[in-house]
Amino acid sequence: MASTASAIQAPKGTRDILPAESARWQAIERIARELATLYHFDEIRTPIFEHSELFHRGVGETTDIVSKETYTFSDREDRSLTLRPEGTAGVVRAVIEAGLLNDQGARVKVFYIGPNFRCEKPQKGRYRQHHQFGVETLGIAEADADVECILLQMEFYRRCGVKDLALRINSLGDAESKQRYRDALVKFISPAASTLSEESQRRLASNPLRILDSKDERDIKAIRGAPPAAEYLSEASAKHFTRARDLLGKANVPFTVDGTLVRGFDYYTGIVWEVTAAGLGAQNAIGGGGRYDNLVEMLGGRATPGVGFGSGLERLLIALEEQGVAIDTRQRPLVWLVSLGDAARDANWQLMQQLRAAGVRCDMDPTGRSAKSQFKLADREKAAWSVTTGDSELAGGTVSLKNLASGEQTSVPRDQIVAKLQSV
RNA sequence: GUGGCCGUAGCUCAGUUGGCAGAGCGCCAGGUUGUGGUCCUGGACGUCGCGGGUUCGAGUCCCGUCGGUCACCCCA
Repeated sequence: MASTASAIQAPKGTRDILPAESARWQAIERIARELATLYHFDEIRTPIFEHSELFHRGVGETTDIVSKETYTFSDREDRSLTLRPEGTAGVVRAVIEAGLLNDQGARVKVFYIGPNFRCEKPQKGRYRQHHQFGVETLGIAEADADVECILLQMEFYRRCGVKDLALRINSLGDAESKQRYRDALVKFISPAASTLSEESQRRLASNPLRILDSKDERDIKAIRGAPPAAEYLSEASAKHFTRARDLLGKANVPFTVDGTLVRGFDYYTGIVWEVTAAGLGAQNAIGGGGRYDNLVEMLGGRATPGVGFGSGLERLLIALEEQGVAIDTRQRPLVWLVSLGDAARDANWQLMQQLRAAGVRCDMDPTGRSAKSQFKLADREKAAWSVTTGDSELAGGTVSLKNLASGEQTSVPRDQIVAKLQSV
């Protein structure tokens, strides 16, 4: 630690995934990939930065995420670029650009796992770089696609072992329904505008629907008795919502309809949903999604409906941790080679190559420490087996194989040890 | 962006009205010329987050700053 230069720290709100935790990440990412593939979604990987315009047009100028939380910078050619704050806009941009929606009736089902960036003040479950697993279905307008996404999402949580989940859904309807409801809401709230919180007074003009899910007492009071969104749904939107609830019921997925659920991004049009989990503190949304039937067109593609969700992986891991859920991070057993003397060390160096070539996970300490120290290391590294070589083994053409859990040690001919360890 | 709490060894933390920098765990070595997870003995490891101020003297008091944490806000 004695260094003259001051140590550089990770940027605020970012975290290193250290060796002790990476197995947990790999485990949930593996579950996500297997499950998405099972539901016939293919992986897509898009850049972590995009032209800033993409998020302004796609996610929306009035959303906090775009208006005050992006990491935006100019490159050497003076183009404005932004680290992606969410996954959907980039995926839709990529799908349009690759022409995957150009055929009539084309559909695309993709999933992604990767980092997003938002310059917020960090707190529990909220980081400046966070990771999401998400899926998008493009080209299917039916509620079946919405419900497929929700089922996949809930099954993901089930397989990871999260408990105490709550699914809430709502529908603000298509663009026309949303506009009608927006007008009605403004009309209802306006007489009491001066009693709203400062933030909501601003939102009354820019994004009045957001006032619905404000936690501010003044806002809650002002919207009491406000007309429900359901009354302003077009016939098509109402039908869509009904079918979605019906399908969820038949799939035995518990949910509640929450008329105050309004999700942040401008591109949402019909159904939106959110899943919360116990153990997360104030940031208790573990994932959310919704339908965005205008986004593809807004981004320059042929008008195509879309639906998807994003799920925060840090929050998932926090919930699992807080709930005391064990994640299966088992690896193949580790073999530790113990060398007593230089000749033995050289022999073990060769043996280690043979074992690795044969698929046996193994390691050794090359620093010439005492047998005791080498066994302590094996113990600390959670090795299952030790293979000891010393003068007597070299003379006899054997190694000493020890089961470190039971302490039992046997002599094995040197030319049989690789095959023997392959079979344990 | 606003506010509360917190930064001392690798980790968890003590440190009294300002007066020699501490404990437990972990780590290294020995006890056992070749055997771990128990035990015993010894040892190493600190810019007290950083910068400034007050003072004879600051881990301790004051100011600033960086970071962590929690909440608001927002969201995964």
